[in-house]
Amino acid sequence: MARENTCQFAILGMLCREPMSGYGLRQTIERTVGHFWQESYGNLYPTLERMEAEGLVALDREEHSPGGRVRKVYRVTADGRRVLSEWLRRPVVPHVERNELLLKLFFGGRVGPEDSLAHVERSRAEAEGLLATLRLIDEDVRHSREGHPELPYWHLSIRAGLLGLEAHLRWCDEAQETLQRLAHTKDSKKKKKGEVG
Amino acid sequence: MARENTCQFAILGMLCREPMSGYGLRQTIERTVGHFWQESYGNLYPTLERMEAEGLVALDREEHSPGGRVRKVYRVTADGRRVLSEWLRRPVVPHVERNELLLKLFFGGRVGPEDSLAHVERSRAEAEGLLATLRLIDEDVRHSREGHPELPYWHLSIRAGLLGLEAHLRWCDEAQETLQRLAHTKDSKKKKKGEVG
DNA sequence: CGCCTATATATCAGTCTGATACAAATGCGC
DNA sequence: GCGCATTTGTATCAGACTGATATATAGGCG
Repeated sequence: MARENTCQFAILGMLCREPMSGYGLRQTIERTVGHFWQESYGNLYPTLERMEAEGLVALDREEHSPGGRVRKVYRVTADGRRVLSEWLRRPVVPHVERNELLLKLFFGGRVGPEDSLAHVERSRAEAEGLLATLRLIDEDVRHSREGHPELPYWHLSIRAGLLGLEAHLRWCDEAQETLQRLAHTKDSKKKKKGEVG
Repeated sequence: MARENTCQFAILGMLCREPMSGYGLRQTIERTVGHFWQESYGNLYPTLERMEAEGLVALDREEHSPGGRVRKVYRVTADGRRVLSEWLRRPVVPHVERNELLLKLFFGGRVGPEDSLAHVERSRAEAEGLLATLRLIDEDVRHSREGHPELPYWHLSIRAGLLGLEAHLRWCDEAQETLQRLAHTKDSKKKKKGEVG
């Protein structure tokens, strides 16, 4: 077997909160765990179909509008809850995540420090944006869900995001310094060459 | 178009250092950028075949041993170098990386703090192992490749790994504390219930 | 001589993304 | 009340990528 379909567990977890459509699942996942987990429709719809066939979820209700449009709302079954609990207890299989930024920097010597510097600067801007968003979410969840028994669990993922982004920004500082020094050295060489030649 | 084949750029970058076989590419990628980039054979071999057809790489030499065994050594072409440079200058497309640990913690309320605590402890042990390895690699590269013009670029990715892992360990501290408090609260409740009921 | 490990190529089922297509409901300005 | 943009909603596809598996030789060691 290759890796297991993880989408199904995200679905089960979200359906345990309340019944939803495929579209609603995508929305909820984006809004709650979007900073570390996302699902595409091309993954959700086929997975929901398979899960229904396997009895992990069931059609809660199917709404037909006059025009013939369908809206399928799913709920989790007892089997689904069991499968979710089993997965939640199973150890996480570690795997190396691909980092395109670092790969481009690793080969950075082939194009010069200015290009690498631009990559780092864009990454820094992106991280700063995410950090601001996450801080807002943090505040929001803290107040709107005050006293909710699952709040400490939700807060863990936000803290992971905050600490990770802060570390990334510190790395950006270092990297920018290194690359600026490289760019400067290169310029000096050019100048010297020009003066002597 | 879906996402572009990134494997080809890793291949091009590595072949710029020296001609290699598919097997050698896998080895080199693992040893040099393995902490943030990996390639599987199922990805490498078909990609190499396509790249040869497109003229990005060429067969440097093909070694036939008496038994009929083949060893295909590829080198990068001028076209390949151009394609690599273009990619290196193109901005990185940001994307959310899936984090299975955080997803399990997010739904942690469904199974109790002990299970979540076990996940964090395993993750911490893994991170400590990686950190130790990365520190060794750091030392090794620093000495064995002293003065190499591309050393600063290589060092950037190692620093990213070190800072990221250190941040992760700090998060583990926080998370363990939170979860231990939750487990303790639950125990107190149980005790009280037992005493009263 | 057998056994293990490293070298080496190749294929496949299944996961997942990003794009695209289609269509109805809803809100909004004018 | 009309046109238009956005939101809600389901569905499919090519292509990327993983992890497993199959196959086979070379070299080292006891």
